[in-house]
Amino acid sequence: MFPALDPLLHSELRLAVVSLLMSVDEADFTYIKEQTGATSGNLSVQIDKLTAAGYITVEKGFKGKMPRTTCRITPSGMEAFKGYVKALKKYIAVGK
Amino acid sequence: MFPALDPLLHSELRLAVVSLLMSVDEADFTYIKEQTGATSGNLSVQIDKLTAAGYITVEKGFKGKMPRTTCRITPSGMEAFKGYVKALKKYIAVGK
DNA sequence: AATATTTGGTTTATATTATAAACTTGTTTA
DNA sequence: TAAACAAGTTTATAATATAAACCAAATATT
Repeated sequence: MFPALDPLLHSELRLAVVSLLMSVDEADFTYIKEQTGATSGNLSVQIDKLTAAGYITVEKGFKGKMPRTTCRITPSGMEAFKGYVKALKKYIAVGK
Repeated sequence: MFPALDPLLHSELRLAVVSLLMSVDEADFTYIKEQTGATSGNLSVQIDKLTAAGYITVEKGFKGKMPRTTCRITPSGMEAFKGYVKALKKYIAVGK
Protein backbone atom coordinates (compact mmCIF):
# COMPACT_ATOMS: atom_id res chain seq x y z
CA MET A 1 0.00 0.00 0.00
CA PHE A 2 2.79 2.41 0.88
CA PRO A 3 5.94 1.41 -0.99
CA ALA A 4 9.32 2.20 0.51
CA LEU A 5 10.79 5.54 -0.51
CA ASP A 6 14.43 5.59 -1.63
CA PRO A 7 16.08 7.29 1.35
CA LEU A 8 18.70 8.86 -0.90
CA LEU A 9 16.03 10.81 -2.72
CA HIS A 10 13.76 11.35 0.25
CA SER A 11 15.77 14.36 1.36
CA GLU A 12 14.72 17.89 0.59
CA LEU A 13 18.02 19.06 -0.82
CA ARG A 14 19.03 15.88 -2.64
CA LEU A 15 15.59 15.72 -4.23
CA ALA A 16 15.90 19.33 -5.36
CA VAL A 17 19.34 18.67 -6.84
CA VAL A 18 18.21 15.60 -8.75
CA SER A 19 15.00 17.29 -9.85
CA LEU A 20 17.03 20.20 -11.17
CA LEU A 21 19.46 17.93 -12.97
CA MET A 22 16.54 16.10 -14.59
CA SER A 23 15.58 19.32 -16.32
CA VAL A 24 18.97 20.44 -17.63
CA ASP A 25 21.88 18.83 -19.39
CA GLU A 26 24.36 19.92 -16.74
CA ALA A 27 24.64 22.38 -13.88
CA ASP A 28 27.54 23.68 -11.87
CA PHE A 29 27.84 23.92 -8.11
CA THR A 30 27.18 27.63 -7.93
CA TYR A 31 24.08 27.44 -10.09
CA ILE A 32 22.66 24.55 -8.07
CA LYS A 33 23.41 26.46 -4.90
CA GLU A 34 21.53 29.50 -6.18
CA GLN A 35 18.55 27.55 -7.42
CA THR A 36 18.14 25.47 -4.29
CA GLY A 37 19.10 28.12 -1.75
CA ALA A 38 21.33 25.60 -0.02
CA THR A 39 24.48 26.42 1.92
CA SER A 40 27.76 25.37 0.31
CA GLY A 41 28.53 22.83 3.02
CA ASN A 42 25.20 21.12 2.83
CA LEU A 43 25.28 21.06 -0.96
CA SER A 44 28.79 19.65 -0.99
CA VAL A 45 27.83 16.81 1.32
CA GLN A 46 24.65 15.94 -0.56
CA ILE A 47 26.41 16.02 -3.93
CA ASP A 48 28.94 13.55 -2.50
CA LYS A 49 26.17 11.21 -1.44
CA LEU A 50 24.44 11.35 -4.80
CA THR A 51 27.78 10.71 -6.49
CA ALA A 52 28.59 7.77 -4.21
CA ALA A 53 25.18 6.31 -5.10
CA GLY A 54 25.92 6.69 -8.81
CA TYR A 55 22.95 9.00 -9.28
CA ILE A 56 25.03 11.89 -10.59
CA THR A 57 28.53 12.48 -11.92
CA VAL A 58 30.80 15.33 -10.98
CA GLU A 59 33.42 16.86 -13.23
CA LYS A 60 35.93 19.26 -11.80
CA GLY A 61 37.49 21.78 -14.15
CA PHE A 62 38.15 25.49 -14.48
CA LYS A 63 36.23 28.40 -15.88
CA GLY A 64 39.16 30.70 -16.65
CA LYS A 65 41.22 30.43 -13.52
CA MET A 66 38.39 29.70 -11.11
CA PRO A 67 37.47 26.14 -10.18
CA ARG A 68 34.21 24.84 -11.47
CA THR A 69 32.27 21.73 -10.46
CA THR A 70 29.83 20.47 -13.03
CA CYS A 71 27.13 17.94 -12.22
CA ARG A 72 25.09 15.68 -14.44
CA ILE A 73 22.47 13.08 -13.70
CA THR A 74 23.22 9.50 -14.71
CA PRO A 75 20.80 7.01 -16.32
CA SER A 76 20.69 5.24 -12.97
CA GLY A 77 19.82 8.52 -11.28
CA MET A 78 17.03 9.13 -13.77
CA GLU A 79 15.61 5.68 -13.08
CA ALA A 80 15.79 6.24 -9.34
CA PHE A 81 14.04 9.58 -9.64
CA LYS A 82 11.26 8.10 -11.74
CA GLY A 83 10.86 5.26 -9.25
CA TYR A 84 10.75 7.68 -6.35
CA VAL A 85 8.08 9.80 -8.00
CA LYS A 86 6.03 6.71 -8.77
CA ALA A 87 6.26 5.49 -5.19
CA LEU A 88 5.50 8.91 -3.80
CA LYS A 89 2.30 9.13 -5.78
CA LYS A 90 0.91 6.26 -3.72
CA TYR A 91 1.24 8.52 -0.70
CA ILE A 92 -0.16 11.70 -2.14
CA ALA A 93 -2.95 10.38 -4.33
CA VAL A 94 -5.64 10.51 -1.70
CA GLY A 95 -8.80 8.50 -1.98
CA LYS A 96 -7.61 6.33 -4.85
CA MET B 1 11.87 27.46 -7.07
CA PHE B 2 11.96 24.66 -4.52
CA PRO B 3 9.65 25.56 -1.63
CA ALA B 4 10.42 24.26 1.85
CA LEU B 5 8.83 20.94 2.71
CA ASP B 6 7.06 20.67 6.08
CA PRO B 7 9.50 18.48 8.00
CA LEU B 8 6.69 16.94 9.98
CA LEU B 9 5.18 15.49 6.86
CA HIS B 10 8.44 14.81 5.06
CA SER B 11 8.88 11.51 6.86
CA GLU B 12 7.97 8.22 5.28
CA LEU B 13 5.88 6.91 8.14
CA ARG B 14 4.23 10.17 9.17
CA LEU B 15 3.31 10.86 5.57
CA ALA B 16 1.80 7.39 5.25
CA VAL B 17 -0.22 7.87 8.43
CA VAL B 18 -1.56 11.25 7.37
CA SER B 19 -2.22 10.02 3.85
CA LEU B 20 -4.17 7.10 5.26
CA LEU B 21 -6.15 9.32 7.60
CA MET B 22 -7.02 11.61 4.70
CA SER B 23 -8.86 8.73 3.07
CA VAL B 24 -10.87 7.44 6.02
CA ASP B 25 -12.98 8.92 8.77
CA GLU B 26 -10.94 7.29 11.51
CA ALA B 27 -8.47 4.50 11.97
CA ASP B 28 -7.15 2.67 15.00
CA PHE B 29 -3.55 1.99 15.92
CA THR B 30 -3.59 -1.63 14.86
CA TYR B 31 -5.11 -0.89 11.50
CA ILE B 32 -2.61 1.87 10.76
CA LYS B 33 0.17 -0.45 11.81
CA GLU B 34 -1.04 -3.13 9.40
CA GLN B 35 -1.51 -0.75 6.50
CA THR B 36 1.83 0.97 6.89
CA GLY B 37 3.88 -2.04 7.93
CA ALA B 38 5.41 0.03 10.73
CA THR B 39 6.64 -1.34 14.04
CA SER B 40 4.57 -0.44 17.09
CA GLY B 41 7.32 1.67 18.60
CA ASN B 42 7.92 3.72 15.53
CA LEU B 43 4.21 4.23 14.97
CA SER B 44 3.67 5.27 18.58
CA VAL B 45 6.39 7.90 18.35
CA GLN B 46 5.22 9.30 15.03
CA ILE B 47 1.60 9.46 16.18
CA ASP B 48 2.76 11.46 19.18
CA LYS B 49 4.54 13.93 16.93
CA LEU B 50 1.56 14.36 14.65
CA THR B 51 -0.63 14.85 17.71
CA ALA B 52 1.74 17.42 19.22
CA ALA B 53 1.63 19.30 15.92
CA GLY B 54 -2.16 19.28 15.98
CA TYR B 55 -2.32 17.36 12.71
CA ILE B 56 -4.26 14.44 14.19
CA THR B 57 -6.26 13.66 17.29
CA VAL B 58 -6.03 10.52 19.35
CA GLU B 59 -8.86 9.00 21.33
CA LYS B 60 -8.16 6.20 23.75
CA GLY B 61 -10.95 3.81 24.55
CA PHE B 62 -11.72 0.12 24.71
CA LYS B 63 -13.00 -2.44 22.28
CA GLY B 64 -14.48 -4.90 24.79
CA LYS B 65 -11.73 -5.18 27.36
CA MET B 66 -8.84 -4.42 25.05
CA PRO B 67 -7.42 -0.93 24.72
CA ARG B 68 -8.01 0.83 21.46
CA THR B 69 -6.40 3.97 20.10
CA THR B 70 -8.36 5.77 17.43
CA CYS B 71 -6.82 8.45 15.21
CA ARG B 72 -8.41 11.14 13.12
CA ILE B 73 -6.95 13.88 11.00
CA THR B 74 -7.74 17.48 11.99
CA PRO B 75 -8.61 20.37 9.64
CA SER B 76 -5.13 21.74 10.30
CA GLY B 77 -3.65 18.37 9.35
CA MET B 78 -5.63 18.36 6.13
CA GLU B 79 -4.35 21.81 5.26
CA ALA B 80 -0.78 20.81 6.02
CA PHE B 81 -1.09 17.72 3.85
CA LYS B 82 -2.48 19.70 0.95
CA GLY B 83 0.30 22.25 1.30
CA TYR B 84 2.90 19.54 1.42
CA VAL B 85 1.57 17.91 -1.73
CA LYS B 86 1.49 21.24 -3.50
CA ALA B 87 5.09 22.01 -2.52
CA LEU B 88 6.24 18.53 -3.44
CA LYS B 89 4.86 18.88 -6.92
CA LYS B 90 7.41 21.60 -7.59
CA TYR B 91 10.06 18.98 -7.03
CA ILE B 92 8.60 16.14 -9.03
CA ALA B 93 7.09 17.98 -11.98
CA VAL B 94 10.16 17.83 -14.17
CA GLY B 95 10.62 20.22 -17.04
CA LYS B 96 7.75 22.46 -16.08
C1' DA C 1 53.16 45.82 -2.92
C1' DA C 2 50.84 44.26 0.76
C1' DT C 3 46.41 43.34 2.58
C1' DA C 4 41.63 42.50 2.46
C1' DT C 5 37.78 40.35 0.23
C1' DT C 6 35.54 37.18 -2.66
C1' DT C 7 34.94 32.74 -4.98
C1' DG C 8 34.32 28.06 -4.77
C1' DG C 9 34.25 24.92 -2.41
C1' DT C 10 35.62 20.87 1.78
C1' DT C 11 35.78 19.14 6.47
C1' DT C 12 34.13 18.72 10.89
C1' DA C 13 30.82 19.22 14.58
C1' DT C 14 26.23 19.30 16.31
C1' DA C 15 21.56 18.72 16.83
C1' DT C 16 17.63 16.28 15.11
C1' DT C 17 15.41 12.19 13.36
C1' DA C 18 13.97 7.82 12.38
C1' DT C 19 13.92 3.42 13.92
C1' DA C 20 14.38 -0.67 16.57
C1' DA C 21 14.85 -2.95 20.90
C1' DA C 22 13.30 -3.52 25.32
C1' DC C 23 9.80 -3.03 28.44
C1' DT C 24 4.85 -2.59 30.53
C1' DT C 25 0.13 -3.62 31.47
C1' DG C 26 -3.51 -6.20 31.02
C1' DT C 27 -6.02 -10.31 28.61
C1' DT C 28 -6.79 -14.67 26.84
C1' DT C 29 -5.65 -19.48 26.35
C1' DA C 30 -3.63 -24.05 27.54
C1' DT D 1 -1.64 -20.75 37.11
C1' DA D 2 1.54 -20.20 33.87
C1' DA D 3 2.50 -19.16 29.18
C1' DA D 4 1.48 -16.60 25.27
C1' DC D 5 -0.63 -12.67 23.13
C1' DA D 6 -2.46 -7.80 22.44
C1' DA D 7 -1.73 -3.09 22.39
C1' DG D 8 0.93 -0.07 23.07
C1' DT D 9 5.02 3.11 25.51
C1' DT D 10 9.72 4.20 26.72
C1' DT D 11 14.41 4.23 25.94
C1' DA D 12 18.61 3.62 23.28
C1' DT D 13 21.09 3.81 19.05
C1' DA D 14 22.43 4.77 14.63
C1' DA D 15 21.82 7.64 10.74
C1' DT D 16 20.77 12.25 8.80
C1' DA D 17 20.55 16.82 7.77
C1' DT D 18 22.49 20.99 8.47
C1' DA D 19 25.42 24.66 9.81
C1' DA D 20 29.75 26.35 11.31
C1' DA D 21 34.42 26.55 10.67
C1' DC D 22 37.95 26.15 7.68
C1' DC D 23 41.06 26.34 3.30
C1' DA D 24 43.30 27.67 -1.11
C1' DA D 25 43.46 30.51 -4.85
C1' DA D 26 41.89 34.58 -7.33
C1' DT D 27 40.62 39.30 -7.44
C1' DA D 28 40.01 43.85 -5.59
C1' DT D 29 41.52 47.61 -2.49
C1' DT D 30 44.69 51.10 -0.19
